[in-house]
Amino acid sequence: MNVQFKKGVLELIVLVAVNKKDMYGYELVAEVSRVVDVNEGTIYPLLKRLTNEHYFETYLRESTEGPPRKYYHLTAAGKLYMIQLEEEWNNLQIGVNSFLKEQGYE
Amino acid sequence: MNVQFKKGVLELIVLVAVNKKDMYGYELVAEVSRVVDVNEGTIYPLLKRLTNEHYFETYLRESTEGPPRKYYHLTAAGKLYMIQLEEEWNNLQIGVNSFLKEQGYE
DNA sequence: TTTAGTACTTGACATTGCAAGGTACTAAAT
DNA sequence: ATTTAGTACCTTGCAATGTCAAGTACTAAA
Repeated sequence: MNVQFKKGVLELIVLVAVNKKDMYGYELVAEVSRVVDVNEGTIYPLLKRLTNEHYFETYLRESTEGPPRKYYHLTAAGKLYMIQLEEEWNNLQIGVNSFLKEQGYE
Repeated sequence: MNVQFKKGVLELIVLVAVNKKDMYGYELVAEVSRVVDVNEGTIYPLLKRLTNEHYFETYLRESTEGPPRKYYHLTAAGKLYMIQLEEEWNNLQIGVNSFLKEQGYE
């Protein structure tokens, strides 16, 4: 998939996933990969950025299968931002699709 | 609009616009702005890049209203690329929208 | 002759995805 | 006991690309 397409929806997907339930980074890589191909080097910095912007709060939980997991929890501000991104995503689709139709693409 | 969303569809929109009819840069800025807010500093380098990749061919035409205009014409390779991007855009929408629905966003 | 609109170009900067490498923990295989 | 594999996190350096700002130059109207 085109790199650029991916960029636009990455934040939205991560926010929506964490909104459903608290998740840790490694788990998110797998979850997000179901929609867009993505790797750790992308997800961890993104999580850090969204945390710095107070859209996530984090806490540690030990695991029996490896090192402790850092869980991400969506804050109230994060929820607002998520809703805003959803709206923008919908508007983008409407805008682009009507432009494509208008230009008579086959 | 989220900066990132814009990036993903910019190429597609430009290709589709030029596919309909040959256009010059300044004209494209206005045309593309109908869908996503964009400025000259974005469009001209993008046109140059797509031309370097042989998706566009260019020619000059004088204008009575200012300096000569550089027109962009979609090549066969450009048309193939455009069709490919359209497909990826459609797949992205399907993937993201089904993920959102699955996560039960309101 | 100055201003505004048209038209193109480019350099410096910021953002951000990714590859690659590193650390460290657990459990199973050798 | 040691190695290997899977889990889990983080960071550095690089590349791609959108934006801001500034510059050039042409035409036409004030």
